[in-house]
Amino acid sequence: MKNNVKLARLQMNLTQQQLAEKTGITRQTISLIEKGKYNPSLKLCLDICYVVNKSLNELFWIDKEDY
Amino acid sequence: MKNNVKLARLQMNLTQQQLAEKTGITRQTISLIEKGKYNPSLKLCLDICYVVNKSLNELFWIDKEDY
DNA sequence: AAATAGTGTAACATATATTTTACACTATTC
DNA sequence: GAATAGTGTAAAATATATGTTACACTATTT
Repeated sequence: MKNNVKLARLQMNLTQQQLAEKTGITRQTISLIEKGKYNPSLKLCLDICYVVNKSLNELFWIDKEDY
Repeated sequence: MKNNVKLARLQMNLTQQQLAEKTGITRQTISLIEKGKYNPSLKLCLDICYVVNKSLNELFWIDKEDY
């Protein structure tokens, strides 16, 4: 479950801890999402999108071929 | 959890049952997603996107204000 | 009026996401 | 070299998504 969360977070100059607080998600969960080890819920995806000012496509889209 | 799955499905002339078969998701789950009663996983969202040829943004984006 | 297609939904079981708590590891700083 | 910040991750508990089975309802068709 590859994504661009880490890149977007760094662009916002946020630590995992800070992103966790702003999203209401656990730091551990964010770490796992960034490492691609999770299949997050749409709600979590949107929560992250809002904080880092990116769209679902920008953060979570995966081309069919790479899926 | 509002979305545009039903619209996209009808545009493809698919019944819930047919979409279920093509995505490998249960018809019941698709029904609940369409009714906005679920918080689907990213994987399910992508599975649906691929079948109806729409992006995550097109099917599942929700503006922060409407969230 | 029975039969069928399409959909909504409820109950229960199961899988899995998410949290909680905790520890390890690598820099960096004092 | 202790202290701290940032991150990865493991185990257990909990919440919730998803599947399974089943039934109800409407509309359409025969």
